[in-house]
Amino acid sequence: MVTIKDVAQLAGVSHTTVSLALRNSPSITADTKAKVLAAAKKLNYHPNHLARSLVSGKTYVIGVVANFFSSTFEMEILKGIEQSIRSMETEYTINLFGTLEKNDQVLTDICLGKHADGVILLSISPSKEIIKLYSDNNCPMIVIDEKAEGAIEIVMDNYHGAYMATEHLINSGRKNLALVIGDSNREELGLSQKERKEGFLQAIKDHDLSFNPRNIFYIEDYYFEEGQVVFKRMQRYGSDIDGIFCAAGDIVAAGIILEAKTEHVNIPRELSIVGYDDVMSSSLIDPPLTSIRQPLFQIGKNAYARMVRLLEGNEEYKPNKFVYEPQLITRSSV
Amino acid sequence: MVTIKDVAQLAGVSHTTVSLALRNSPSITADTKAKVLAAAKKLNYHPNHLARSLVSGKTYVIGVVANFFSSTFEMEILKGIEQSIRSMETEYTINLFGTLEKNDQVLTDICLGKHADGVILLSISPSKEIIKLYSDNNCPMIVIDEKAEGAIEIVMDNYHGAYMATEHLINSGRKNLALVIGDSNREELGLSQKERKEGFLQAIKDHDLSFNPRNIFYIEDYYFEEGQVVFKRMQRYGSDIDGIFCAAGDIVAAGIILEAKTEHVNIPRELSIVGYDDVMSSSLIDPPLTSIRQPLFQIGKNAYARMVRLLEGNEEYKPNKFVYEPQLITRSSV
DNA sequence: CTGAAAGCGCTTACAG
DNA sequence: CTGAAAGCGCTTACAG
Repeated sequence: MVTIKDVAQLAGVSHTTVSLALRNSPSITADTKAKVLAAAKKLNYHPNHLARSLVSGKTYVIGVVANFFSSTFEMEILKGIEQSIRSMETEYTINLFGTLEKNDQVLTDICLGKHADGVILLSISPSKEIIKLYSDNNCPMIVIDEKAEGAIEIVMDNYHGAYMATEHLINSGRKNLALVIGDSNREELGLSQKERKEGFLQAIKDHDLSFNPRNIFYIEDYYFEEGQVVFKRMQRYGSDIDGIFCAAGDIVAAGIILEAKTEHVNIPRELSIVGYDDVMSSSLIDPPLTSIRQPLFQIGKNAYARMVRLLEGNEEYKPNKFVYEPQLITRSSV
Repeated sequence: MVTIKDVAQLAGVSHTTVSLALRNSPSITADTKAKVLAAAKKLNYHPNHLARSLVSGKTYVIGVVANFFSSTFEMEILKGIEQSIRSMETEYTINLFGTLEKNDQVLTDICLGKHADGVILLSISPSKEIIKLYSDNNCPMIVIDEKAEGAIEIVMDNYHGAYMATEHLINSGRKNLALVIGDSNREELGLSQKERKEGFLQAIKDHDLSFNPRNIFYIEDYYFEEGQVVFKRMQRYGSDIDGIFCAAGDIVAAGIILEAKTEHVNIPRELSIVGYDDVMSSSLIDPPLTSIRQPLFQIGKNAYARMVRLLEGNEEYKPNKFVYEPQLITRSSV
């Protein structure tokens, strides 16, 4: 392993000078710099970032933390983040942390263990203590899709999205709606699922329709296959469903559609469905799925760019909240 | 920031003892250990991983490096990796490195700069020098979907997959085939695209068909929209195409199909198409897309598990090559 | 303009 | 069984 000392020796200067020269300090002669650079190149020297980080206190890594990264939601945001990285040419690196439900524990370790300079949370709600911890340690925290008072919150208006979706179903003449919703394995619904449920119920109420609570169906992991299972459950236990709002997203909705087709239920004649997320597949499904578009890519992109500004000191870190508006994309499934 | 010294002070021992106690050294009394642990907990002590890594020489991070992470290919593998992480409960962390074409530079820095203990490359072909560098530094390297003599290579038999796809088109009566292939922005085709091209051409040859080189269409970024563009180009410049092998993958194939539908070209009556990858959307497209399935998820999962074994010393690192076989999934697009 | 010294927070022989 | 010392590779005041 070639260190700064080896470079110093070859260049005939002290290791202090090497360090200064490499960081392009103004107090070093152009001459000496050249010598040092030549020596570094010759030895193929690369600074040990662990040592550098230890003393500087900056790791140059941005932590992206989520319960898991397997769903389209996280992947879309990740793509946005990547796009940002490409266009910014920064020296930050992205570190993925899956919390496996142990949110606070993982978050504490990231901050106190110096794993990252800042974090972007995806659909994770940090506790008050964690938010304080990050704030005390000057570690910026951007929270996407969850509430986090005291941090930077980036949320989508899920209530409104769900309201639009439901109203669209109602306006097309549907009267017996069903709700498909996720997070059945959590203690309580995540923020976005909760808001979608509220928006759904409110729209029904506002239109003077009745709603049978039996028509709520839960899924856990947002898998395609869960949609297929849900459709079967609907046929068995649901009551006269003629419209579905799949708050659990388009992938699950796709599963429902496929199973409906298998069972020869015509969409949208006998059954209408609206999804959520408007992922790429949504327009390819047959019939093309009406959905609520969320600017996930854009959100990821902006979150990363903002984090970099925060870390570079180009923006002051102060808690605030930004709400993105969703958009109804009508296709043929209603 | 609370350090080992603070814990030592509170526990009334030396910081050496704290370090030993925390790492559960057998030479420390249960009594002292308890005292130390209590103090650490009280102070909410978390070891600084930078310091720890600096002296131990282990970073506990696994680098995943790719040109970019935006395509389904990388995402599928990433999902597999994540699945592995969940089931293994290790303390390794995943660091994403996008090389933006500067492969060797990034790879050198990861190794020499101590950014990771081992790397998994996705569709990146490291130079001989890089392979030697990693080997000299005892930094395991697993290369997926590219050749890398001297490292661990995990590849899919793309030649065979392409051959099967093409033969399937031919057997269904298609005579004027087109090839859609990626990487037009690279100096030369990536390994998998190259092999697919060869398999395609060989199948045509073996079946005594002629092939018009005008019927090769290039794309760059594996985007859906490129598929739409390609179809337009085909209509303008292609000659009598009745079958397409889309070596560029299912997402691009989906774009082609959508555009064909827009232009009222019936699939598969007037035009057949076979994709590659068999991503989830493939079965949802209308018509469902015949494709070549690659076990990407499994590959990612195994690669990670193997990397951990390598790093834990449970498997000896020696260059070898593993080939996964693809599988033809027939649906209705042919 | 350059170098000797101290220090970042930890681990690991080595004494005792 | 525990502690003083040296050291990991770097940066950053501080002298000169």
